[in-house]
Amino acid sequence: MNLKQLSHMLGLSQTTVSRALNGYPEVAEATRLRVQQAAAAHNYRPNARAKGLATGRALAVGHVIPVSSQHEMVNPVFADFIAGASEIYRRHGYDMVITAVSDDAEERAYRDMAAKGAVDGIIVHGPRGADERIGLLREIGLPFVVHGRASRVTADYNWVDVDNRSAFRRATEFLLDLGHRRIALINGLEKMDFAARRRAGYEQALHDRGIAPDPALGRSGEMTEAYGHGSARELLALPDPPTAFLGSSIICALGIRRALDEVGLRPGRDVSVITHDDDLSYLRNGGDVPTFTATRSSVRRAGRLCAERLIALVGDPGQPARQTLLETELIMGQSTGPAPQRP
Amino acid sequence: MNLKQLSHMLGLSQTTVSRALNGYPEVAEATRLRVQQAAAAHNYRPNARAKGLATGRALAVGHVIPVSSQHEMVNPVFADFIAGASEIYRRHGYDMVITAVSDDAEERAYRDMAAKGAVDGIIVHGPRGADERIGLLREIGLPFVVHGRASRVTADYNWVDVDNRSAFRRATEFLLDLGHRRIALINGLEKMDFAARRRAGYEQALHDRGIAPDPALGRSGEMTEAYGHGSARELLALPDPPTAFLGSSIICALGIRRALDEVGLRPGRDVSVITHDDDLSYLRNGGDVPTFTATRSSVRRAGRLCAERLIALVGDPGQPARQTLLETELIMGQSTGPAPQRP
DNA sequence: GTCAGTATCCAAAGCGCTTTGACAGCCATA
DNA sequence: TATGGCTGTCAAAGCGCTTTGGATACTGAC
Repeated sequence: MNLKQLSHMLGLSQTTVSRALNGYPEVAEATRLRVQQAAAAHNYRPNARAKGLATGRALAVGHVIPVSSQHEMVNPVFADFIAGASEIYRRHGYDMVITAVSDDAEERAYRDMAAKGAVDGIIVHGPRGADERIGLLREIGLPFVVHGRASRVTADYNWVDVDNRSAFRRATEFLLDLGHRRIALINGLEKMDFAARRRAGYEQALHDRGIAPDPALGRSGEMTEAYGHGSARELLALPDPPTAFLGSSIICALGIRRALDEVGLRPGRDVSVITHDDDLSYLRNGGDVPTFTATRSSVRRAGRLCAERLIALVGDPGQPARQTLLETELIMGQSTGPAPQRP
Repeated sequence: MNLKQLSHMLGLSQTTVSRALNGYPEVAEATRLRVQQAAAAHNYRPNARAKGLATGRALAVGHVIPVSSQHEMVNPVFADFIAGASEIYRRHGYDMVITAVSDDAEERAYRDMAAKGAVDGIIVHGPRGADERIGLLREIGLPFVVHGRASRVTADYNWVDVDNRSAFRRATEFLLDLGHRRIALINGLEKMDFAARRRAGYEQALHDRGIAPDPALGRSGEMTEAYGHGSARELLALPDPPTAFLGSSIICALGIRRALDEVGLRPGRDVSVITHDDDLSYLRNGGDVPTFTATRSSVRRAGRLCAERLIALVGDPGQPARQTLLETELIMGQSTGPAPQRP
């Protein structure tokens, strides 16, 4: 069923039917009703491509999700982020087109998307500190919102980010208050902006207490369970091992926990663990007393916010850039406790 | 840069330029070369909407991912599945459009996708035993491939599935061979086909040894870490607790492990655990000796296979349905051992 | 009875592409 | 020399929609 058939069947012109359905005023209420009923009865839905061609809008937004070329890894937070974003898109009648692309072929993916005209805007995932994509997208002229931000890019652009720095500063301070002095940081890849900021927060808290960060206590890598496990094992084998761990994701933290179990240390009593928690639906750090003490911020909510911002931007590309900084909650769980007394 | 401008600039007709770029034979090689160079130089890429309108093809495939209405949960295997599928789509020039939709609004989502003409085919995720979507999509007439299958639907359709039944039968037999008699099954939601098949495999293995499955040892739910943890805790509190656990995902298994730790049981010595392992990039059950004994099958590979099948189907919708059954590997890890002697 | 104003509706152009059908040249064949 | 078959090219139609610029009929005021 297309416009032509529908309008023919109604004995009206395509113009009138189109206007009736799109809510234009110059059509009689009685006619509009008749048209709407017929459209519903025949499950008429305008062809997206034709509509797009005519309006110059794709009614779709693009997500380019980077797949790390080394480990073929997809960041697991995407599932939740996308679920949040999708909610908003649906509400506004937008489609979401996703390309997973090896991180060495990203530029091409963006240029293609823009040139093909398949999308009206783009969400940028996983920004690096000095991310070239921001310059690229401004050059292309496609509206975009960054999930996270690129601290070393000075341009003014739209982003939605968690306050990673302050989250990790607070978490570190909390551990310091508990008496910990050797605090390990099992961080994400520090070329990623969020990870760099977390490190900065961690180091600042230490400095503020006059403690020099020990490079031997820092790790940076892709946040898998195995990475958390391996890093923790190495750190625990140090001559002067840490008494507390700061982890960058729940998945990491699960690995850390496994390492602790293996060597017979109990989290919260022998060793403390704090992790960042994206509030993933399948890895809820829940219960009355959560397993992990954590800095929490829902990535699904971030997905919703990014989507809302992007849709507003597509509707009015001229508006000034807006930045949204999400605060994290410090959730008290069972994995932290006073630093054990040294013998 | 569009076709008109490009052809004008080259002093050729749009017809010729279009044919040159699309590899039609009726154009001189010299001309083709000239056109290709100009197109590359100006980063020309045909407008997807216009191309779609003209050809009647969207050059896109749809994924409708169900978000459980109860827990707002997105199955974490999607990230990897989609990464696999995306690889294939890119290679064939297809886009991937994703809608996350609450599982009570699915039908509408499919109808919309079809009527809008936004996609040439669809991947169906998470089939239930008697899934109405298969009938719906056949009625709509859109090519589709099911990831998994619906055992209680008799129609002939394309699917790619893991042999869940045989995987769980083997796993159960393996535990029986180790002397375990009380084996718990911490399964996915059993209205889902994959989970029903796993239970069937489990029960068959027990029956074959003359053991009646104890209903008290079965759990069915959404596969979160908390679910694995909670179920294991309950089961361990039974008067006659299980000596082995069969889990339906690595995430579940992590929860089971946590429960074991809490009550001071060591996996592989005091209690055995086998889990299904989708080989998720961020939860690799790796190492020389994997943590978990597991039935493994890469969901990323399944993504690739589904995508390939769908693209073939879109190219020739008439072809007979094909079914692909993926065998799992039984991976020996550290989480299994002989059943402990009862006192 | 006229006429401006308003309320409804419509024909046709245009979005950027593919594809049909036609048309020049040109060469080889009869 | 006339004919037929290729080659390489093009103009124009059409995909399904929106939107511009009328057209028509009906008001009410004069």
